[in-house]
Amino acid sequence: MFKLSKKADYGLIAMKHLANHRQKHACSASEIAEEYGISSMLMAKVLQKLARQTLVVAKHGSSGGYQLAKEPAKISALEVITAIDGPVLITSCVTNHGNCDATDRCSIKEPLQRVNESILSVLSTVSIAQLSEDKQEPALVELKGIDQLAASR
Amino acid sequence: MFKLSKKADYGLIAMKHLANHRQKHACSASEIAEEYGISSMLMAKVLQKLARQTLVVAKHGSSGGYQLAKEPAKISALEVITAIDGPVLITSCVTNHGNCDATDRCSIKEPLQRVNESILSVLSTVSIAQLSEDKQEPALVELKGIDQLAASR
DNA sequence: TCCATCTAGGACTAATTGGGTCGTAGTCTA
DNA sequence: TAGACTACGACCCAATTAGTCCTAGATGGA
Repeated sequence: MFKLSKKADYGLIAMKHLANHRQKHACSASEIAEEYGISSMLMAKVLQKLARQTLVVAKHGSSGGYQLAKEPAKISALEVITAIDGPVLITSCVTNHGNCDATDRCSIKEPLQRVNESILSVLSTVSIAQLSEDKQEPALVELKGIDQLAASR
Repeated sequence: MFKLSKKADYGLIAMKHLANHRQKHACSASEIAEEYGISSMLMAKVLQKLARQTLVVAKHGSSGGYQLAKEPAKISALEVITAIDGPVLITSCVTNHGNCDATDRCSIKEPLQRVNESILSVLSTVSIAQLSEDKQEPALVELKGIDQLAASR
């Protein structure tokens, strides 16, 4: 379809949780998992992936856990998603080995990539800090239709 | 992950094809399938779904086929995608029965829905006619980051 | 120093989804 | 009336994803 994987979901939840508990020294995977009713095993896995991409810092040992590596405002949702699910690609063509087998025929790919870029822009403008805010702007982005683009030229 | 299903891809391809052949009376499923190297069975399925959502009109009988039901400029990519894959929902929460089991706890859902809406906007601004154009605008949409939004207020 | 507690990470299994096929019935036109 | 096409549902197979388990390694505190 067209949705986030659950793991990416969990990743965003975890990042938001960490953002809200920055004063604490570290949050363990099981602590976060318990709070949201997720298997701690799975949450640990997600956090490991985030740690490997240096979005969070792992602290070993007893009373260890995870902390944000950067300020919440400097981490975009896109970073979190790509860290867990890999690069975001709308077109299934490009997923595998650079191009689908019908590159020359599949004429739709090129315009779709521009759509893809637009979505990437949306995701990269959303930061973890914004997810943590309670009240937010009703509109995250302002969209200009083609008509308006044409009219403004 | 985060990509279009192949069927949705095929649907867009078919719509674009139909848009480019409006002068012809009708294009059969197998004709389109052959041109892009897709199974005709599958393409027929996709077109049937599009027909059920009245995006295309099916013409029975010999020398039958499909035609666009509206002008290409009046059909958005979003319509095509939802016709085939169902509603576009980023959050896996809402997919099933209105809400995930941890509605109260999963605090991330609400901000994600606004992201979802942004993506819907992007998709709905892209029309089939635009997919058919050979040369296109480099930017489909103009994006405003939060900073700029804040600054302009 | 030793133990409890945590992360690290790979291997593995279960479950879900999606891609694709087939067969049959219905519908139209030449 | 025959041929060609759509309509639709049932079905199967492959691939991806979700989730579990187990062992090893690191750290801080008693």
